[in-house]
Amino acid sequence: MKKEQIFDKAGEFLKTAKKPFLAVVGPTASGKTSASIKIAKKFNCEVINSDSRQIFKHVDIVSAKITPEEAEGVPHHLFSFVEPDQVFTVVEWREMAEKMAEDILDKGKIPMLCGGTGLYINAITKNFSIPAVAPQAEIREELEKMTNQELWQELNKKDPESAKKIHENNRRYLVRALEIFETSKEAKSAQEGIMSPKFESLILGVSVNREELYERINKRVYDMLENGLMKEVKELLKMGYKKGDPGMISHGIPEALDYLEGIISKEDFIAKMQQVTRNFAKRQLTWWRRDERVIWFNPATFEITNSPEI
RNA sequence: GGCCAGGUAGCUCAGUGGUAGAGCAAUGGACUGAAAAUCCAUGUGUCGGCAGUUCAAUUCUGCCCCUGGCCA
Repeated sequence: MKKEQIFDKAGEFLKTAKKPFLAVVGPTASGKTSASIKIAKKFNCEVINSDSRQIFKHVDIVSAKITPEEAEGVPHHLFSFVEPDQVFTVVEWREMAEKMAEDILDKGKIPMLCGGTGLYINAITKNFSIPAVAPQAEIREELEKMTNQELWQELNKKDPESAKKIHENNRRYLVRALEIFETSKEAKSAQEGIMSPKFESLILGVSVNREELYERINKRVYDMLENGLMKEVKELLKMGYKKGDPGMISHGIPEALDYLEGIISKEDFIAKMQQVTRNFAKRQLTWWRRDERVIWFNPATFEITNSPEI
């Protein structure tokens, strides 16, 4: 008997879902993009970017953005619209993505999220209620002066429930929780929750073989170099963007900058870029593995695999 | 060939007369306005080989092998 295919599953879902959208998830370099195009063409979808790096202008090669040829005419949205030195957050992304999804549905087409940022996808599919406190540079700057221990103790005084969940060394999480409390005078934990989703989503996960994935990542770095990665990084510098800017932390850029400054050799730069990308792919696998909503499929055969790894 | 410095976890290296550790990697995990971010957990490996000294050697001694440097 022929194994069930992801297309059957998606078709069935789309027949009954109210305000449906599809999401294609999986680790970087897993073949998400090409799989998404095949599915998009089959179900008349338009793609909404859910990758936190591909939103940036001028960061094309390093962030592995889809090219017009690869898109094969499928419309793509929310790419390349943020300046690389601008801070852009989940909340803003979700607002735009929801609006875009509505527009696509209005046209009688199906919205499809594609991109590797798990937080973004969960924010929309689970419809998180996110504490309404925007990031505040001044507060963060003040908090940054404190030691890990001081931060944790401060949080434990004000929002013990959050403190319990955040490790003392995780300064970033501690700072955010404190920022929320300072601004809203209410605990972070008290303001979080899940609302009823605005859309019905079907999450499709690209299954991978770990060894092959790592090889693909290693190879993709060389491809990027051939396609002008260094030129792109130099252009970004010429435009005035700096190390540490939000758009400048895409894997490969910090390493390329170190190489350009002579801090590391070219070999080390390449090896390091491959490594951070592999580390990231592993974190992505961890993120999605536990999510029971995901329907995993083999991107070569489109058969359902029931597992993130083949 | 001679002299010197080394050979310890996948890699780079620390260390001790009572059979070993750190960083990185790797693996697992967390994740609600920075998320390609941030953070947590997990370290048995003939301590190059053989022999000797010793109650005890990875640690001391001798020989051998290998690597690097200098001298011929």
